[in-house]
Amino acid sequence: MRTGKRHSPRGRKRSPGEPVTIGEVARRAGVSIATVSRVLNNVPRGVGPVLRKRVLKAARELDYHPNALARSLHQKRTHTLGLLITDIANPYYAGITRGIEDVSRRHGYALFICNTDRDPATMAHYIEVLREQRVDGIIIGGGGTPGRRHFQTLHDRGIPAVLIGRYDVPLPAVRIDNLKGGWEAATHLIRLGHRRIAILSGPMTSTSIQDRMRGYRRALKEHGLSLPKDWVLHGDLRPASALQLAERLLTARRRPTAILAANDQMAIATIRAAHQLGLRVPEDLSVVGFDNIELASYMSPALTTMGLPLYRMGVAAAETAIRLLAGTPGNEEAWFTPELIVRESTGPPPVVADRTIQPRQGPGSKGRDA
Amino acid sequence: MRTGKRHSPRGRKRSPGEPVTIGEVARRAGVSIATVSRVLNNVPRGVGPVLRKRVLKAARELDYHPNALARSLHQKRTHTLGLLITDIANPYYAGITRGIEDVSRRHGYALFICNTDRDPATMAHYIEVLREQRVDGIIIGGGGTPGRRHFQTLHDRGIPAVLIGRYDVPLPAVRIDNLKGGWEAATHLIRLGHRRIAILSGPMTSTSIQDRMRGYRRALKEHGLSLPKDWVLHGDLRPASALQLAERLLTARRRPTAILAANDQMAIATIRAAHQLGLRVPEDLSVVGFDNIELASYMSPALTTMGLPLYRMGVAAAETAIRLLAGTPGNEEAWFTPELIVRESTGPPPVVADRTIQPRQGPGSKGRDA
DNA sequence: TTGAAAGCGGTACCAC
DNA sequence: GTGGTACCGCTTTCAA
Repeated sequence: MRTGKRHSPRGRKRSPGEPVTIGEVARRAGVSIATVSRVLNNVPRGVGPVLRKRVLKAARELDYHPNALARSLHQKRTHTLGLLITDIANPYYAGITRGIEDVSRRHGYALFICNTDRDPATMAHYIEVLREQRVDGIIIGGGGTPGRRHFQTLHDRGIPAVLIGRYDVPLPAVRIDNLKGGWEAATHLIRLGHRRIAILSGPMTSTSIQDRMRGYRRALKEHGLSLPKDWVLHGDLRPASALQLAERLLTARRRPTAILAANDQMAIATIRAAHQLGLRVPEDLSVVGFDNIELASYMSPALTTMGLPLYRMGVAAAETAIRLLAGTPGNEEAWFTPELIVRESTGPPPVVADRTIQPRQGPGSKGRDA
Repeated sequence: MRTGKRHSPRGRKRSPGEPVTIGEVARRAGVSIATVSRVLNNVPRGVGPVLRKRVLKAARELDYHPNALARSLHQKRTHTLGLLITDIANPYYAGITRGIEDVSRRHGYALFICNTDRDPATMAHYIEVLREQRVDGIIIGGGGTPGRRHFQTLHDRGIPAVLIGRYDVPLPAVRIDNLKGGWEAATHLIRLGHRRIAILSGPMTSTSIQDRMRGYRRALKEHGLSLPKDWVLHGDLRPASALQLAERLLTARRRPTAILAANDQMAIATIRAAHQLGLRVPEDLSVVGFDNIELASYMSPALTTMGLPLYRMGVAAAETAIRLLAGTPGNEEAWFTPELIVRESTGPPPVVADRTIQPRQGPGSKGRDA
């Protein structure tokens, strides 16, 4: 069987829009394609200095950018990592992403960030896309479960993937001791003297939220405090939902003196709700958040919160992923423990019994009798 | 010249880690590769119903995911957009990114987000990466100029690229009337009666910041207000820098009664600085921000700011990019005008003359004599 | 309707 | 040290 004569396969003319190919560089430098490849990839013991220089010159002149697709196709590696985040507006991911990014770059990986907006369908979509793009590894930054099947496949197929926070799928994970975090947050309030503590929680589909809840509950129970059903409300971790929920909590007949929020964004909105109702924080109401996002310390009052080393968590996730890729065995589970950061949004409960607050009142009625 | 006999080129056995290829699907379905391709791509007038079914079944059973690299290599299109953002922690980009993402997905494009952290070198790096990955288009979300050369190349090479906000490179752009925005922000303060207005600005390398500055200055000038040199300070748009700068402003001998911040994050930090010094906002100090980030309305006091339709800006950017790709001629310049959103951080200036504030004092000395 | 095979732009093995 | 070329996985003519 004969291959038909090829008509100048590599070096044919380029219509202006088309990217330059290695063949054109070769032709311009008057060397073979193989030589160009060797020069550009710095193959050890490669090419003589004369040709090398010619190649470099030609590449520069043509502004040659190698086609990563072609290279990856052959090498079966893309030097690319995919990162799935649930909500790009949540500063939680900003810190994590920075950590991942720094490590990735240092190891020569590009990072493909995908924002799923907490929509399982979108998440499923992006997992497919990432697989088809043949990213070398996938980091799953958070919640949203698109039919566990998608994760299962990653696992079965041996596609390196690491989770952050969640651990509801059998994949390597960066773990957060949310149980302890929740416990500490609640205990902090209890120690301050609070006995009427409500919870502004998040979606219970998230293992992180589940654990925080369990931590809260455990602490409450340890001190014999009850938790009425209507003092547990679930938002979506974004501030808008918390504003409404907090208002409901604060205008109820029996009003809590403290609120545990599932994250900082919700805590901030809770404080806003309190202010709108004429309640002062922390004098009338204590609030503690979770995550310690950047803006937490710039609020007034500055937010008391359970701090998470977001950047370092990102670093750990990326390192785990890269270790997985390299096949280097190592600890597949990094643990991080939230740390209580006491600022200004918590204090002792008000001494005087409360009075019911009317929704949306001005600062005139502070809800205190004295 | 003879090509050596190929040894079962397509359907050879797969080591478990390797992704399934089209050849394996073909073999399992007992059809040719071409047929599989046709079925999977829904080629009109393609394949008979019997084979079609067989192919689909085989693909499903093998959990086949086509190799996007191979496809793109052939098609010379990746159906992928690249997005460069300057600071993933800046909520400004959250809104924009959502808009871009929604439009992209709707048009079948995957989005490759890259965070440059305002580092020109990183930006340059990512532009290269994006080019090598052969993304179909690039959206440049903000500042940072890695030697204009990189942009120039995009332009010269005809690589579809669109800018958001900035316009210092000859590329299609989503434009923001920052000049007018700055003017309105300043005018708002002037109308309230302020005559001592300071500016907490950002990096002057950004055209957006430049224009906002010009707008401020113009308004001040129109009302015959002077702007002492030491009342113009430059931060990096992140809150940490603003905290320091604001403190310097507020502890100077002659203290402004209002501050124009270059963005909301800096405005928030400015308010924090004021509170730390025992100044009340807006009674002692008015602050106006820029961007209207999500949390702006949850602050206490809620932030008065120049609102930008971030989501719609993202939509416009993505649509422009996609239009460019399709070759559909259309308006290459969408304009957006910031809109004054008056909330609680601005009010009339204090009536009584100020007294110098000592740095870091408690709330005891309010800086008012009466 | 179906299959064979020529590339897409690289890499890396094999000769010389 | 240098060049020739098979091959990566897919799409898309071209023939049958």
